Amino acid sequence: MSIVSEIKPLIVKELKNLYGMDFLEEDLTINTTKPEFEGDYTLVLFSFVKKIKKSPEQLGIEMGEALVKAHPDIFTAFNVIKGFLNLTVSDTYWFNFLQSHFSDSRFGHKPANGKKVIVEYSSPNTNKPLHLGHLRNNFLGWSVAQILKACGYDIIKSCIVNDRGIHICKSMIAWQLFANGATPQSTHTKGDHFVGEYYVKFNDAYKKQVEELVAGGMKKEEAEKDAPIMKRTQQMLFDWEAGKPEVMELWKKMNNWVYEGFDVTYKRIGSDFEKMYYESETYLPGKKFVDEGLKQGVFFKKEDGSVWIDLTDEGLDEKLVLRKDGTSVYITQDLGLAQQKYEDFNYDQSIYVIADEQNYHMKVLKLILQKLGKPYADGIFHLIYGMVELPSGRMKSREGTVVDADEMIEEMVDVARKKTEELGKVKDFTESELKELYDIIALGALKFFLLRVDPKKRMIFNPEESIDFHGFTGPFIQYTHARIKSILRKQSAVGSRQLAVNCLLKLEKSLIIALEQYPAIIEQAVAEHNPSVIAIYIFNLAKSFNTFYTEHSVMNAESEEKKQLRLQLSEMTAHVIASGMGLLGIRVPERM
RNA sequence: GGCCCGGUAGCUCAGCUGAAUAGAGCACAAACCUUCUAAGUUUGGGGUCAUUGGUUUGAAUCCAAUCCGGGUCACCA
Repeated sequence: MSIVSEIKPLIVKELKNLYGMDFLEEDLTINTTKPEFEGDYTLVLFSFVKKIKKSPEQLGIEMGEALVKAHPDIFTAFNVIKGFLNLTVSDTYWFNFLQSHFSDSRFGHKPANGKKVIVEYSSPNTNKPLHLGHLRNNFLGWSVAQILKACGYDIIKSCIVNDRGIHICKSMIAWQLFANGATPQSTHTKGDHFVGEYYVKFNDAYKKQVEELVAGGMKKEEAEKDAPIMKRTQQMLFDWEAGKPEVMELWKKMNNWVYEGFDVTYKRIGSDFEKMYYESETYLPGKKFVDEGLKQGVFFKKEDGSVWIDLTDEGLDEKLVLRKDGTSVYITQDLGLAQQKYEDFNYDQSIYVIADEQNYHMKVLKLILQKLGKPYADGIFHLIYGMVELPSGRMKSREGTVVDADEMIEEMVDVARKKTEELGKVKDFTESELKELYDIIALGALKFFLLRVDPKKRMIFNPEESIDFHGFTGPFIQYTHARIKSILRKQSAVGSRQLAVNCLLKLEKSLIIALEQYPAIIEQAVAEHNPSVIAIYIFNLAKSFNTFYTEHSVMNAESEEKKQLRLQLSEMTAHVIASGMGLLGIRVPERM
């Protein structure tokens, strides 16, 4: 139990004792005391003033005296400034806390709670390689899954691969037209990049044809439909749906190239999935919903045979769920997939990591399932994240103006190597140890960069400014961890006996206070589905340790007792850093 | 146009379930390595919290309106 949740009932009880009034724990505002004031935690008094009819000062003094008297094991002192009651928590309390947790590498984790959550993330298209936006999605999804796991949830990570459709056919047509039988092997190109090149080639050719038609006097809209390459693509989609063997063969061949490429990238960034869904297998079953919805009267059929749902009561529009030709649309597929997932896993909650451009779509999806009375509908949660943009605007695969994921990672590895070589601290590392270290640092920097901001906010990435290794960054925290490990290596075992140290120094105490908050931070991150909460916390913890580190020596402490205390502090800080970074999918090195 | 999201230091962002003088990082200026890793630490300048009004003992935070930016409202996915 955290100190704050331990203190709250005590305060409620004292308020009752002193004034005979009942307050709820939720009504209490308790913050860490600002550094410029004396104390550890602060109770804000204003909210009681009205009911109790005493001045904040008097109220604070009475409460302070009562709390210190009733709980001398927790509170040792207090002061009241304006409407704030600053409470000093006893050093003994902090010693006991440190004592019982410093060696626990799973501090802050919770036991299994029996709830099952499926987290869908990544969800790539098989016509182009992953870019920076996909990385944000992948890191977010993986991290949220990991954070939920730490809180005791049973997690299934899933991925829906958009492996069919007109966009896939575009790459296929372009390959037929321009490749002359070239393959990833023959061109020594990573499979996903290879296919992505043809997607760009398609769009170049298409654009050119449209321009020519427009120059010949055709209207733009018409030209876009009439361009020969587009007509061929539509024919191919039709052939694909009919299962034409040579089209299916090409489709499989090119998708496999892409999967080979994706596998390499996923492995590199640490994305993994318990369950893969493929749109080519799930795009049809959604149609069952249409009959069901019609029978229930949730859907209605228009004269042309198309099927709709009326959401005007909810402030939305009418939404199409089945085309007049009987083929399914995007939302139909998603209805089918939601059902499929529930049948497969019987989940309590289903999280979708999808960019904010699909907010409306996800709202509609959930609403339809609710109207259909599906038991799993309320458990659907859209984890919204903002798009990653360039200073010049949105990234567009079609136009090739994207920051490629693989290239980005390679650049970060390069920077990591250069910086490491400049500093020359790991000259005794083997080649493979160095390679691993560069990977740890490069991906640490990249993941931290993308996870440290609130997922909901869109972010602008400037490729000209490479990601920093100083300040609020992954490497800064990794470095702090390596420093601590360097100290701990000098000591065979950290003693765990009760220490007779009589007082905590300011920097020691603020470190302990920070460590104590870790479990509450994880809870907050879960509640908000927000890894940036962890990133910010771990950064502040690392900063706090660094300040402590420069001010006080561990190995040459004033006394043996102090040395042991600081070793425990160091060990616990290392554990929390490693644990918190682990929740972000970031590894921490022993040395760097 | 309807709906949704955002606007905080030169830049990137915290703070947004109201609470003490609005915080970090980067950049800029300076100081600190015979002492546990200087990828570090310390100090400094830098703000009309988009604007206006309202609620409140108290507003960056809540409410309303306005301005600016983005998304979405497809028989695309």
